[in-house]
Amino acid sequence: MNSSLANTLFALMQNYRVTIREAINAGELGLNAMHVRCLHIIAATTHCTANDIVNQTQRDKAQIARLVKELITLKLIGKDASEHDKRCFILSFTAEGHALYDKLLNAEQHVNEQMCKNLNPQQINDFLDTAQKMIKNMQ
Amino acid sequence: MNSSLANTLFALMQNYRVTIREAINAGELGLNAMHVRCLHIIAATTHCTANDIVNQTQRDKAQIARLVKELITLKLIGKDASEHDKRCFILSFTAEGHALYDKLLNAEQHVNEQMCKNLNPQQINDFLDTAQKMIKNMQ
DNA sequence: CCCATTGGTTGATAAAATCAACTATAGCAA
DNA sequence: TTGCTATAGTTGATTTTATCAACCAATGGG
Repeated sequence: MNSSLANTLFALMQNYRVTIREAINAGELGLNAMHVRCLHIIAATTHCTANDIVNQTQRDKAQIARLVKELITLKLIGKDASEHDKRCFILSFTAEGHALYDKLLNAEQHVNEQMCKNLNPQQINDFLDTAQKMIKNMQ
Repeated sequence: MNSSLANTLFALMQNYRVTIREAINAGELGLNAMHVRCLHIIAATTHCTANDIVNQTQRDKAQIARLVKELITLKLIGKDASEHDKRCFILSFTAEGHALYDKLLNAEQHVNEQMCKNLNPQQINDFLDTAQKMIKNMQ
């Protein structure tokens, strides 16, 4: 069936979204999947700026600006003017942000384990590898 | 990195969404990804009802009702009262619907080919297989 | 110094998803 | 039969997400 790839992608994404939302939203504040992505990027990027998030997520910068604003309102992150470039603000975790991020990693790992149970590392790697190739193919 | 699975899923989905939208929206009417899913389900399901679409997509029935309404407005499908159950309407393609669906399959195949170029059938099967297992794991 | 570019913010709007209430039919059971 | 509950579908209201366009301030090259 021609559409099984599309269907599978949709179903997987839909399930993942719901599961991660339950795992995270459950206890914590009103964070959605995009907030979570932002937090990951901030955690992984040294001197992270809003623009870094835009580039890594490929989303509209307006959307990112608003997500960042929300994260600041939630006191999970803060922004400080960059010394080198006054247009930039460097985003970083607050203490609360760090604490929440740890919980987040935990919840995520839980979901990952659930999602990958009965799959071996080889299968997971192959999966990621193929997905990456598909992504490249579409760019 | 813990989040690479999540990131990959997001990126893949995002790319797919954009690519398929371009491939389809380009020439045709204003169909989005969910319209397309509906058409697929209608095509694949004998005596398809709105409820079949709800079950297969796991979306809110209100959303499906509106998508179906739009497809009817576009004269791509029609609905006829079921003889067995007066609550149900059976959805089916109009002539135009059939014609468009053929074009759609074509466009999709194009996207699929693009997405799967430099992947062999084995890899694609493995990918689908793993994705299906992940979906099951999350239900 | 000028100007095109870049990082970021905001308002407006579109598109997608969700919730709740409601109608009409179905089907079971007392 | 009547009464009750469940199912299929529709609609209105609202929320969430995403996108577009205009804008400001700072940058950096010519």
